[in-house]
Amino acid sequence: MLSHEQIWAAIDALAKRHGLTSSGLAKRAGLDPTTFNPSKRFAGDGRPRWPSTESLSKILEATGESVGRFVAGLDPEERTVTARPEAFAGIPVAAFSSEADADFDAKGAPTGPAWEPLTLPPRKADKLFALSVEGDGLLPVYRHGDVVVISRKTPVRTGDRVVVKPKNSQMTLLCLEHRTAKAYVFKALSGASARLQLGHEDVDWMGRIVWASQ
Amino acid sequence: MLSHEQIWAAIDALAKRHGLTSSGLAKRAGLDPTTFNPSKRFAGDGRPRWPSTESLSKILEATGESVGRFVAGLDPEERTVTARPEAFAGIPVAAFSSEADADFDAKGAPTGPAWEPLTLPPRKADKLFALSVEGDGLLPVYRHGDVVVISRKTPVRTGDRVVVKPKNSQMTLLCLEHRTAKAYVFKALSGASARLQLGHEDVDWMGRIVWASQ
DNA sequence: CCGAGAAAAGGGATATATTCCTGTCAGCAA
DNA sequence: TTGCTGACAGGAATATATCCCTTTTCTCGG
Repeated sequence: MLSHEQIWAAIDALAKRHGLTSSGLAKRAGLDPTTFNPSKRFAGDGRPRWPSTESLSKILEATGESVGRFVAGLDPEERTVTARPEAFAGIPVAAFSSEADADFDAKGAPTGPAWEPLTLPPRKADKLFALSVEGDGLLPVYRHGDVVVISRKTPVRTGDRVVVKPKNSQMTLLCLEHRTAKAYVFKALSGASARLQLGHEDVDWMGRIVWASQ
Repeated sequence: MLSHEQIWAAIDALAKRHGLTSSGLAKRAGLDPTTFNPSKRFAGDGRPRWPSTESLSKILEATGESVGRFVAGLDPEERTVTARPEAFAGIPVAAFSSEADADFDAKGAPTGPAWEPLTLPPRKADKLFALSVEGDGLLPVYRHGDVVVISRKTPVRTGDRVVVKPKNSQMTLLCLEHRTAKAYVFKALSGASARLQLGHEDVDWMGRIVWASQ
């Protein structure tokens, strides 16, 4: 289901995520700045007007966003999750829709035409290590006993959970909020509002948390 | 990113899932049967033609499909898993606590007595599958794009994060707060205070989230 | 083989999203 | 103030997706 209201809200949300207005978004995509004007969302007689698929394609291209991310903003209630039953070795996978639950047979095994094999990208040799969390200091994200797997080769991007080793103190688990030319800004996993700022030269090393047992 | 080829493939796939041809799909949606004709997918001069979002809305409405299901097959590249959990067996693991710091050598490799090989519980006979989280409804625990691996054989205990399939609604990701003789009590991953209570007989099945990409 | 029905090609007409234009208004800086 | 910029409204022109119609092709029963 895709409503007129939803699609315009998704466009606004996309623009906002990239610090743009709807007209700025249109311009960046090579469209006329008035394409997404509020005044163009309903015809004179009140009938809804729909953006073209080609325009959608262009704004996704211009912002580098995926379709999945775009539609994720459509219906927060729907909370779409895509199910991909995979075994650890690379297995059948299927998408899951909100109205037709992914098919499982009587034994609970994935079944039906929706499933297809999942292919995982080849994994380069990486120096992985793991830390087991002790105590409840990282709730609600990590519980006592959780194991987090850390890669020091994977590039760290904004929003990633990381292990940071500052030069003068011990390892901590944080979330990278953003980075500036000279410093990193971290926030606590707990969601507390406090921020930690560290200059690039004050960070001994940093690794990205790629998996976590639950 | 949304390509011309992808969107037409998604329409064909949608029709096929419902046992229809592209013209049958158009008719069912109240559109002209020729709307999705292969001959209408490119203009006479070879330029691509895009279906309108209004038509997309109508075929989703007619088939009862969600946007998420529709776009699920579009972009397999989108959700890339960085590692396979099975690859984690044997990597060095150390306790992460406030008191002790684990040692690394000059090259950044784990060293010292604090580390030992990670052992994973055997899962040979287990039915594992995964869900790819879309949207920000599960923050701060899971981000958009995170992949959670679910086991339906691992015993579920209080405090575990689980996938619940109620008899009359769709799968949801929750945290099991506690269980009584007749019911389960869940709380949302988001940390909201609301609780969801489900009788044992109202739960179709439940699986435990054992790993999650981050 | 023949006919019925559906799918699909092809072309003209229509509907509508976008573009292009002008103008208003708000915010901001000199 | 003045000038500049961007957001936005509104209208006309253009571009294009859909609709409507006809014809052809294909499949399936008889």
